[in-house]
Amino acid sequence: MPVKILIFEDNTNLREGLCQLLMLREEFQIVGNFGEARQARESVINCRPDVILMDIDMPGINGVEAVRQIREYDLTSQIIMLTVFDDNNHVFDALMAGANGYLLKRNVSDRLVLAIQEVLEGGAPMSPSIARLVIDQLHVQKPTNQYMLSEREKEILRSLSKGNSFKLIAADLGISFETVRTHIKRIYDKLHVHSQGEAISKALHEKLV
Amino acid sequence: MPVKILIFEDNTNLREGLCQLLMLREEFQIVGNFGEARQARESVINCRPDVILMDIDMPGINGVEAVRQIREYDLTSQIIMLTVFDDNNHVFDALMAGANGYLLKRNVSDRLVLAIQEVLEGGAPMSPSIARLVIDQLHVQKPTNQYMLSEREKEILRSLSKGNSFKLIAADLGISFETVRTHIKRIYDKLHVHSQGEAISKALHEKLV
DNA sequence: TTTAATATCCCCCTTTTATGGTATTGATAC
DNA sequence: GTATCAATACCATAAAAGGGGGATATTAAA
Repeated sequence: MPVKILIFEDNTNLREGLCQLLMLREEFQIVGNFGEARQARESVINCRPDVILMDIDMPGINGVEAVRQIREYDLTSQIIMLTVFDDNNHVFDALMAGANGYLLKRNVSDRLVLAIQEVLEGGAPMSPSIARLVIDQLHVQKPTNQYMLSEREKEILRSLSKGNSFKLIAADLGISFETVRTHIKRIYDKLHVHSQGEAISKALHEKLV
Repeated sequence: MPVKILIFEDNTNLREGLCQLLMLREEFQIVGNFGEARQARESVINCRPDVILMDIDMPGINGVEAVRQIREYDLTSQIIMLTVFDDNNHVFDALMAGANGYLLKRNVSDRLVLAIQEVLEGGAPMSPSIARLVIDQLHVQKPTNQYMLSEREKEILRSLSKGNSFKLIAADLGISFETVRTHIKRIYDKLHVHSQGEAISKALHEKLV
């Protein structure tokens, strides 16, 4: 059974080039190619593609929005973005919208076929610079204990952040209610907050726990 | 100038195999290879490697911890994890600790040299299944609104989740304190919770706001 | 037109938190 | 040996939040 491929790319030359390139391989079947994404919805319903190649910069509906629409009802097709952009926003918007891969056009000629195979095998083909963007995103998190919370305090803040009441925390940890309050007071001091809500918000957003 | 490579891998056969494999290329120079990571700190200081290959599962200090230690003072070397684990925790722990790539051992034979070149060019080489894990992490399920919160309720939950008090929320939205309370009561009903802490926890964890 | 949902406001009362203290113990540091 | 810190515990008071009720106006749907 051939791999059904659907293409959205507004540059006619490139689009036809892609078709030509992929048709060289008999395991691929181009089930549709479009110069804009207005029909993304219907096309996907009709064609039931295995793989979708999606340009980002298209007139009318852009590629990211198209992915968003497609993902509203189709979570199984594999979507690879094909674009010239490698700036943060486009990449993350597209991936968060539900794309499975992200190839820069300068890498298309030598990597597209591999990328299609890879995405079908459960991978996430990306141009190297894109992969680096994504990984660097993970690096920014530094669980620095900048507030100097003790282990016990972190334990209590963790429990608090789950939504537990003072009473429950005390029972969980086998200490008295008053001790929990003492710890909470110190935690608030150290975090420079004055309420449970602020503390939980800070704890979860800054990944303190 | 050759690429200086430092290897941490407790399996002696594999370690020597890696050395042999890499020494076949004259652009690579193995500046050190160790069976455990206790000397990670000093080795990196002494050898100033361009690329570090780091096993995760080692006796004594494990690879993730070693990366953490290395990254405390060396942010320029490129670190590629080499492991048999492809479960979530190991991957994210390692990448958040500061690794730049993550290769499964079953991919080493055919991808290691490429991976080293790629990481030196600013990429982030990953086994396909690892890339997929990372990308899947970004796939934010659209705010399902399974709890049927109204727009106003979401607005109030959003404000509450920032740590704002009822009083502040009321002032912000230009409505009365009592109205805020009414909304909050309905929100708690819909979320099946009974306190601010639970509500904030649920809102932030399930990305309701 | 009636119904349902939403947003707004108020009351009473209870429970939970917040803030300010004080105090004891064990471990660590100087 | 004494200062410091972390963890434990208690008291009193005030503020905030939770739970029950009831009420009105607007809008959209049935």
